[in-house]
Amino acid sequence: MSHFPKPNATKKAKLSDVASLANVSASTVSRVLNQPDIVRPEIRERVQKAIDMLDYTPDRMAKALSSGRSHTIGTVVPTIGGSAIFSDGVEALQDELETLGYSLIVSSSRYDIEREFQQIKTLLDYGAAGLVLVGDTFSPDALRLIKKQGIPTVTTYTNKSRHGIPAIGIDNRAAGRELTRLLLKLGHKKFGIVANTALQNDRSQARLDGVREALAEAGVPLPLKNVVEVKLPTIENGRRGLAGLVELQTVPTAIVCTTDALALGAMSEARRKGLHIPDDLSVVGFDDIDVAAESDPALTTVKNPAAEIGRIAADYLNRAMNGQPIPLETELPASLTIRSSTAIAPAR
Amino acid sequence: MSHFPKPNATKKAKLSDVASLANVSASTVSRVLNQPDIVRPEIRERVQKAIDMLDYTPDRMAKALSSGRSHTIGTVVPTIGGSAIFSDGVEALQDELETLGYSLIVSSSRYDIEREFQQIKTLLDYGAAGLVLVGDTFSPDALRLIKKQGIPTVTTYTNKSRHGIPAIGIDNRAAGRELTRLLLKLGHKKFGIVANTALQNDRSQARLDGVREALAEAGVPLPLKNVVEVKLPTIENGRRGLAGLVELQTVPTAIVCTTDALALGAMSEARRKGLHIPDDLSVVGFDDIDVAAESDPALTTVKNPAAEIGRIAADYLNRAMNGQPIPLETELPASLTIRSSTAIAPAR
DNA sequence: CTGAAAGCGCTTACAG
DNA sequence: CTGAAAGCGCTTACAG
Repeated sequence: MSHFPKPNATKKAKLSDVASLANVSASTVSRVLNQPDIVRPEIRERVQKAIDMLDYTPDRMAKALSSGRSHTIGTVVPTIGGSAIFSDGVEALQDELETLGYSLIVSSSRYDIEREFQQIKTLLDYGAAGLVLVGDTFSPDALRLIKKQGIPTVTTYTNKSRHGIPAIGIDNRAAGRELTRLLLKLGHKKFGIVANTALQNDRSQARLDGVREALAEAGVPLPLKNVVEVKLPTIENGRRGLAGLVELQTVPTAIVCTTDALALGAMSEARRKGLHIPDDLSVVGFDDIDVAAESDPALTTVKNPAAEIGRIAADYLNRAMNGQPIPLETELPASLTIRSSTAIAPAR
Repeated sequence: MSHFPKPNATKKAKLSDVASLANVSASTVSRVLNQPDIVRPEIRERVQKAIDMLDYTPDRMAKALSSGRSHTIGTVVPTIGGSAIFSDGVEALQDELETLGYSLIVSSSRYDIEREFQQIKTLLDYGAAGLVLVGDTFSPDALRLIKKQGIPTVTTYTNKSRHGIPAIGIDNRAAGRELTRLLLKLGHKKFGIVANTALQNDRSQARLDGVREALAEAGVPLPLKNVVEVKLPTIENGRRGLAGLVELQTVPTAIVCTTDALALGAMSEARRKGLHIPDDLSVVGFDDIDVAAESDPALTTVKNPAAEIGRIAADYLNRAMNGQPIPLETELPASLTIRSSTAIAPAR
């Protein structure tokens, strides 16, 4: 058994300790910390020495409280774990924020808008100086709160700004079109879709819309039954989705899944059912998570540049917090990544 | 272009606003917030009404500063993104902390001990009330800092407590032995290892030790050349590792990779080289990340219960912060998960 | 260029 | 059961 705090715990040195050791006022210590040029070199060095001796580091909390500006940023993503793309974005976001001098509080809403609102509220209570969200669909309460506090906020994985919140991401709809056109070009006419749109997921909805658009353009019908809507973009749901599609009267030859995880599940289930990919069935996903290239066959998908999105989000927030304007919509290229899970449609 | 703060931004209500609206002192408002039973029902309701009207939520920062106890926890993991197991642990950790009333600041050290130390320092400056780390190898500076501040700290993904820091995880060494014994039982005698131990990764080192132990037990030699050490546990390094092992004079029939990502890369590369898994080559990994079950063939591995680790870490921290003792070593079961990437060794 | 004083938004003994 | 006052560890006008 272990106990805290340890008996040998020492209290941290504080600014006033440095001040007395250096024989200066607190104000002066604060200055050498924040605007060293302003203080006489001689004194500056003396204070610096005291800082080093005491191993002093300022309490960011007190600093934030008194200065009115904190250096913590909050983010709410649908999920942090699993095989979703967001963890890559969070990693890049944290990384970039760290170099800019910010810390990141993360929370995952589990694709729940209400929960997202609660988490935003908590982040604000924690004094977050900026917010990084996902998508363009928010609870009215959340929007009101954000507007009310006027805290710098950006949203990610979408290029559409719906509420004045700057957006950074790919054009999901265009990506859906592109992937579909590829399949059409390969001769596919019977499509099946597995889409995690049941929980009003705006990114997947846009992707689905893009698919529909491209199909309509080409005059290829998409019966209602051929679209399986699921809640969460899990591998398991990909399995289930495919299982359903394969039992249709006319079995699709092309399966579009709105995330890679769904596609991996769909491929796995297809294999289990004795279907050969891509000869019997072409499968595509979205995002290009890092395992997408390693499945067998390797998955054809559209790359969602999560790391870049994370970095840009950090930079925009930093700029906004310095009073600089930032673009309302930043569209990143979504590169079509053709691998081995797609092929010419099988002869009927 | 977008600007912050919005012109219509309103300042948050504060405790004193509630106090004047309810015609009571600040102390009283504070009490209805923190120990409602102590205050007369009549007044309590009046204050509550004022709180609701103003939509007041206390500033956690000020609260932390004045009370001396914060509700933010910090974690440093080797990586948040990619196909590592940690994001699942972070998700569960955050989840559980949220229900306990804590927020989580995360940072990723990129498997760099020095960077980890800096991040711990930052977390402490941010007033973290507790720390969740990974592994049992820390920089001396980090250890000194943790001891000095006496802040509740737990470490994860290992069952060994090396510095008095409570550990929660599987017995990686035993897991390595178990996986190896499985392969030995299948008749394998020529082993190849891909281990991310180049960066003094204690978990993978323990796994490797376990492999060595089981082989020694069985009298099966493991030539130096048959162990490829890599830095990061990436899919790409798995590829490279396998490429090297396949060029040995006597090609191994069993490949042990110290993480699933490495194993996925190894399998992918083996396929590319025309080797059939598991007929020509058995491959195993560690962790059982969620895509491990979906690769073709599905990966034989050992489950690392990341979500449970995260939850327990949260609970232990919570207990420690309430002055309760917590176990120094908590070993979680690492269940062997046999799938299709392993088979009887091919006849020589 | 430096210091004394007030203040950030809370909590917490201490009186009453 | 309630309030006035001091304090948490900083920053920031304001004097000097």
